[in-house]
Order: sequence, then structure tokens, then C-alpha cells
Amino acid sequence: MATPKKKTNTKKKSTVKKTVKTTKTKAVKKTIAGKKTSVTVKAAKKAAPKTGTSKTTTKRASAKSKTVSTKTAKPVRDISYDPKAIEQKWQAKWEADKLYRAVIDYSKPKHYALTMLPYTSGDLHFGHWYPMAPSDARARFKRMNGYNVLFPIGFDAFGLPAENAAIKRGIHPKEWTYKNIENMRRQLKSMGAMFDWEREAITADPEYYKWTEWFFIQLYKQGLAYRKMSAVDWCPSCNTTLAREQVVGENRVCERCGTPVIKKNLEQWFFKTTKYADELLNFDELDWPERVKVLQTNWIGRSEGASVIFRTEAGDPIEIFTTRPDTLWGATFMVFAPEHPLVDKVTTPEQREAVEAYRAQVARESDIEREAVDKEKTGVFTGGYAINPVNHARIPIWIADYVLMSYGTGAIMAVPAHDERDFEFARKYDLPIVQVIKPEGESEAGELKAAYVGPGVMINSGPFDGTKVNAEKGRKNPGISAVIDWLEEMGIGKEAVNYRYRDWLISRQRYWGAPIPMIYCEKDGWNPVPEDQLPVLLPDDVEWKPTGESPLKFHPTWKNTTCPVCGEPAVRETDTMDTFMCSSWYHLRYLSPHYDKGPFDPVEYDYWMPVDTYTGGIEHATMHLLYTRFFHKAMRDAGIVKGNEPMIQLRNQGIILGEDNEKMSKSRGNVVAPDELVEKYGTDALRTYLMFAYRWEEGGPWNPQGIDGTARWLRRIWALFTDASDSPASASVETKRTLRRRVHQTLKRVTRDFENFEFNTIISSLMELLNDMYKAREAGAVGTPEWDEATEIYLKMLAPVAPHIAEELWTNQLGKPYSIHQQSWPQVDEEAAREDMIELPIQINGKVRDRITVPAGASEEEIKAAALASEIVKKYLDGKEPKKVIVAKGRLVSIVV
RNA sequence: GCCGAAGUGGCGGAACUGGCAGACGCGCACGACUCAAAAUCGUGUUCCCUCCGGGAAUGUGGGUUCGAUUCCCACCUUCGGCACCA
Repeated sequence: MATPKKKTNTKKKSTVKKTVKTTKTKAVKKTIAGKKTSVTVKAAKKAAPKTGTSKTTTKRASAKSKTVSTKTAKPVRDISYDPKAIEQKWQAKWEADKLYRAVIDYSKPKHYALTMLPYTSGDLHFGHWYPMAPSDARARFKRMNGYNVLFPIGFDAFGLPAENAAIKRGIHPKEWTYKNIENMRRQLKSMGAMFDWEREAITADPEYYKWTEWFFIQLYKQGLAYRKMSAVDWCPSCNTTLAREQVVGENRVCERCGTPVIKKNLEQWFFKTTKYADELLNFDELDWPERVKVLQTNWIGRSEGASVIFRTEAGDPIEIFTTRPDTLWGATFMVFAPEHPLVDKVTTPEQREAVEAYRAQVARESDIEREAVDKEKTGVFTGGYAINPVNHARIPIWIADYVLMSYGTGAIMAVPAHDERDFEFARKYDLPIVQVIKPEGESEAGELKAAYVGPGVMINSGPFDGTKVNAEKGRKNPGISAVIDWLEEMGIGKEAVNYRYRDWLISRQRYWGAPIPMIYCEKDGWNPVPEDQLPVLLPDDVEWKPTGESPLKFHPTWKNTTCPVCGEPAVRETDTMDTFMCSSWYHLRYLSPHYDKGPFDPVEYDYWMPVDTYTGGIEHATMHLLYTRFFHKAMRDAGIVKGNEPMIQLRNQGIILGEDNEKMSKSRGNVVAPDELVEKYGTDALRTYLMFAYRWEEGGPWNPQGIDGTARWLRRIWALFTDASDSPASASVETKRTLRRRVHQTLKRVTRDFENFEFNTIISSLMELLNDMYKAREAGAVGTPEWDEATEIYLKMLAPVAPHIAEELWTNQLGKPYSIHQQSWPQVDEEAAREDMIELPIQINGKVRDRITVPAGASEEEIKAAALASEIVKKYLDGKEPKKVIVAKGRLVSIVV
């Protein structure tokens, strides 16, 4: 570049340029070039001199003078940056060189960076780029920091969409899936990520699902897989059962297709996730977002209380769970769920007809109707009575739809005085209400207007009258604790914990999934397929039912086999596993995707596990992220894996919405196709834009114009590095010092932000530094050692975010040794980063009135003296002594007048 | 109803120890270059006033403090999750 522009960016107030206006320090005025003297427009406007400095530098005048100088400057112009060519070239070379192959290296610390594997729906969209590209940048950062980084990728390939496509278009799910994988692989490669493709795993490959089946058998052997008849959620559109986690929203719809689910009584396979409920509530070893921990905690829904045995008049025990054993003396009736097994037995002949009618009515109601909170409670008296074990009161037994068979024991003691639902019910059916907790300090209460649920003193409670009860739950509440002790002593109840969490229903009545490797024999019942016969392969020759019913069930021969125990003819389970089972262990298959002596090579396991950083969407908080933790703990207890947790650090990105601020979907037509953007702007621009435009954990609506900003930035980088500058190495000492300071300050910030997943500020710091480097170049910094250091550090910081342009400029422009991605992350030179002069604002009565510039090491006294010497301060003081002067070192001076 | 997160210019966002609010970028306006456009470069861009200067402002109202986007209290709004959970 022939003529450096004689201009200063007057807009910026960044630390490189300090325009100081006090009389005392007026001379201290710096730009990165160290020799600019013009009063800048903004400064003139903002902090206009009070000291008689000429006001002739008006906006117009200064703008004009700049205009003149611009004419002599050649604008930065570049046409040679061709992202497409550069990106394709380097991607091919990196692949040929196996630059991202991750192999065990005991001389280095390992870092397992994992990003959630994509489902093989056909197209890689923004939902994939947004988590993956920044995760890749961070993995690259870790690698440059000396870690041996594993950043694998694979495909979640089983599941319904493939089967639906098969039904709709007559393509075999396998064909549809593997065609999609091919396309997605190409798209993923266009991202330029450091994926180690030799570790790719596909969950629908027999060499993969063989081990998914094997894991099922291990769970079975551990007693954690069982078959049970129960009322399960069924999606009529997907034609399959669903796990409770897969039923979402207040309309209780299928997580995948949005169809309201119905209940069906079916015998299905479950995993005993509840066995680990307590351990899953422990997040001590995890660096996970608070949000996710709260979601999982609420999902598991632990409540502490007591289990108490009531009895029917015939002596049958009725177990109930209560969080308020302190209110046992106020139980004036009992309520059973209509499906409760004792209903038949306690119902009297006179009430039988009413009870049967009510049960029939409830059975007709959908779950949504039945569980609507605002619905008025209904119920029917059974005619039977129970005995309250604490006071031997004879209380009526009702059935009502507000008691659910699926929670607790399906029976409750009703304490209308201290439970809102029971109160409402008692009022409606005119049942007695007995108050047993009185708010402290109040006299004996009159008639209750509403249930009292606060703390107080126990009354009408026999031996416990006068006992104080606070608002705490469980044993933490001394009143409740005393009652529990007494219940245990009397042998009528005990401390108990109840969970909202349910066992994981894993049976799916579908074809495209890993077969459940179980065999049923009339004589020997259910037994696992012998492990040496795995995998149970899916048959290819199947016929699709338009109804969506599993073709496995109708296959003429597939299910026929022999019993592994007696050798007689037997049948296979025709259900397949929930695909969440496949994804519960994919991070283990990446370790050795072709290993055939087990699900993973233990040598690889010992080196790489656990996953150090896991990135993906928060929508999996109570599904995949909970399943995989359960899976790991169960396999730990089976002696197959080690440690308590599979993924130590978790970070969730937000969601990119469409331009219309709605979720991207084909039907809305607001889907942004990454392929087109890569074509138009290049991968580097797209990657950096995704990092720059949002707080990564928040996401937000897509702004089609925003990407121009990062594309422009990359072009400006290109221009700075490729324009031959003929300016001599003429920079002043101050310019060079300032350049180094800015480089090392930026490095410090960028390093910190990478560690913290704060990608947007990484890019903005790099943009700022580029602006400073342009100024330094104008001031003749090119050719100096400081400039060379700046360019080298700049490209190294750029390498993780924009790997292609960084490589091109590094290798071909600077002529440094290939590859930049194998270089070490630069070290911060703290001395260089240190400011030697700092500008301090002076506040008078809380408002900034002036600024002074002092040496960074100035003492409090010196700063105070300098501040009080300011003309402006003197004006405000008006000859008086300041009431108070506060010097916040390195921050500001605050004067109270 | 319960649990959680978030409210900052026209927009995305920054301010990481309680210390200069609005960095960086988008958009927009004006100017340069161009036959023209694009690209590029430059300047400006929170709001208000009497435009010299000053005032107000980080969802709202209070509080602590020399000083609050940051801490405390109350409330409002938006988003996410759970929801008759005994």
C-alpha cells in the first residue's frame, strides 16, 4: 500500500487513544500511532475544552480536513480473497494429511470434546452448525494449548423418520438413512471442523447395534431391565409407546410428532432408572449449567415424608405416602385412585353401582381432561371405612380422579384443613374438616376459610399437642421429624421418600431400531439371546403396513427361533429399543468404532474417558442427558465403565430462530440453508458470524444482514496481511509499545473467553485488534519485530475460529511452517500488556466531570493531588474544601463537594 | 400455581472485583471513489433541551453506597420447564 491514510478513526474511545482535556495533562494525547494531534470530533463534542482552546475545530471543519487527506490515501481494496478456493484447498490437504486424527499420546494431557451427534434427517441445518462450529473452535483452542484433543462425530441413525419416509416413498429405511448420511457427511466436512472421521460411528450399523443389544443384556443381568404390564403412553400417529420424558407440554403430546398421546395397557420393557434416582440428584462432580441441574432435579421430583399404614375395617393394610405426617390427626377421610386394587373390596353393595359408574366415567376421560388442574374435583363414596392408626378414628373411603394411581401408592389420607385439594373436596361433599395446625400466636381458630398450609403449632393431635412445626420439609422440620420417630416406634409408619421419576419405558413397536435381544419360550419365559449370537440383525425383507405397525411382527420367519434354555421353538421380541438407548453410549463407541471384542477398547477408554466438554441443546435435559447418566452408573455397577459420570462439563447453546423470530421449520418456510451461505460467504465467515452474533447460550433470530459484518472483517484481515506496504519501519517507540500492549491485552481476553465459551467477545476483541493494527500500520509499524509478533499472534488467535483463512495467511503469506493448527497458543506477556499511563475519570458528586492521565503506578496521594489540580474540579469546588475524596486505584477519583 | 432464566440504543450485543453505560458489529444518514452500481474508504448515529452548554437514561418503584446494568427489597413483562405429585 503506497500511501498510508493520514487519518484517525475519531469515533473510537478505545484505550489506545486518549484525548485528555484538562489543562494539566493536556499534552498527553495518544493514538496508537503516537503522533496524531488533531482534536477529534467526538472528543471535542464530548469534553470540550474549558480552557480557551480554540473552538474552530468544528465538526464540519474537521470533517473537511479529513476529506482532504482521504483523497491522497489509497483505500484498502482487495479482490484476491476467494474463500471458496482457499477453504476447499485446505480441507483437502488437512484430510490427506490426517491433520485431525486423534490417537493416544501418553505424553500429552487428553481432552475429549464432544458435540451431540446429529440425527440423520437428511440435511444439516442451522440447528447443527450453531452448536458444532463454536465447539470446533474451542476444541481447536484446546489443541493449540497442548491437549491431545478428540473431537469425534457420528450419526444417530435409527428412528421413526426413516420408517415414515419408507412408508411414504417406498424407500427402505436403510437406504434413506445411508443416503442422508452421505449428504450430511459432505456438509459436515464443508464446516472445516477438526472431526476425526476415522472414529465415525453410525448407530444403525450392525457393528454398532450389536453392542446396543449387548448393553441391554447387561442391564437385564443387573436386574435393571424388566417387563411389566402397565398403562403406558401411546402415540397414535407414531404407532408406538413412548417414554414419559417423550410426552411433553400440558396437552401431553408426542415429543416427535406433536400428536396427543393416549393411554394403553401393554406389557412393555422398562429400565429401572428409579434405582438411581438419588444418585442422579447428585451433581457434585459435574460442571453443568444450573438450568440443567434444576430441570433434572425437578424431573426426578424427590419428596421427603413418611409412609403410613392405614387399615380397612376388614384389616387390609392401606399404605399411603405423605409429606405432612404432622397432620395425620387431621385426616378425616381417605381417597383412592379409581383404579386402586382395594376399591372393589371396600365398596359396599349400596355404593357399588355409583362406584362402577364413576370408574367407567373416569376411564372414558383422557389424561388431559382428567389431569387438568382447574377442573372441579369429583368423587364417589365407596361405603367403606378405614381406621386412622394414630387416633383410631373411623374415616370414610372415597374414590376421586384427583388421586393418581401413577404417583405414590394411589391412595391418600385427606387432611382438608391443611391441603388445598382436600379442602376443596371436603367442602364440595360436605366432609368434616379438623384443624390440627394453628398459626403460632393465634388463639384457637374458628372455621377455616381455606386450607392452612403454613407453619404453626400442632393441636388436636394427642401426644403432639403444642409441638411446633416450621415450613421445612422432611427431617429438617423438627415437628415432622418427631412424628416420624413416633410412627416408627409405634410400628405404624416410617420415614419415606417418593419420586416423580418413572422407570424408562424402552419398547418401541417399530422396525427401524435396535432389536430387543430377548426370546420368549412357553416353558422358560423370557431369556436373553446368548451373547455369542449377537447381533440380532434386522431383516431387510420386510413389508410396510400403511398403519405403521411394526413389520417385524408380521415377518413370516424372523421371530421364530429356539429357546436358549430348553432348545425348543420360541419367539423373539419384535419390539425395538428407544433410540435414546443408542445415544446413551455413542461417546463410548467413538473410542473404537470397529472394535469387536467389546463395545469399546478398554485401552482407549482409560485414556480418553470421561468426556471433558459436552456441547448440545438443553432440550435433552430430561431425556438424553438423564438417560446417559443412568446408563453410565448402571454400567459402572456392572463393572464395565469407570467413574461416576460420563460427561464432566456441559454447555448448552441457545436456538437460532428464523428471521421471523419463530422456530425454523419447513412448513413455516423460514429455514436458513447453511449450504447456500457457505457458497456465498465461505465457511469461515459463517462460522465466525455464528460465534459473533449471539450470546452462544442464548441464540436468537437469524439476521441475514449480520453476516456481512464478519465477511467484511475477514476481507479486512486478508487486505491487511496481503497488501504490500511500502511504509518503512518508522514507527515511534510509543507506537510499537502500544501495539504490543494491545496484542497482549487481546490475547489475554481471547484466552479467557475461549475457556468460558464466550465466543462473541472473542470475535469482537479480534475485530478491535485489527482496527488497532490498521492504525499501527499507518504509523509505520510494518517491518518492525513488534509488527511481526502481532501478525503471528493474530493468526494464531484467528486459527480456531476461521481455520482456513488463518492457514492460508500463515502458510502462504507469512511463509510460516504448516500447519498453523499444530502451533502452540501464544503466551501472554504480562509486562507488555500492562498500561503505563492510565486515564482516570473524575466524578464530582457522582457525575464524571473531567479526566486525568497518570502513571499506572501513581500513589493515591499523587492521584488525589492531580485530581484536585484540575481546573474543572476547582470550578466545582469554588474555593471550598471537598467533603470527601475517594481514590479507587486504577479506576477513578470520586469527589464529594 | 410452583421452579428456573432473562429484561441495556432502530437491531444483535459489551461492560467478568460496585467505578467512564452503549465496546464490537448490523442497519441507517452524509461524504469520497465510480458514467453508474457493487465493493471499498471516511464521518456521524441512546434520548431530550434554549444545542453555548446541560439534563435524563440499563423493565418499574424503593433501599444500601461517594458511586449501582452489577448488591438488597417489592413489583411488571417475556421465555423455558413442571403441573391435582399427596
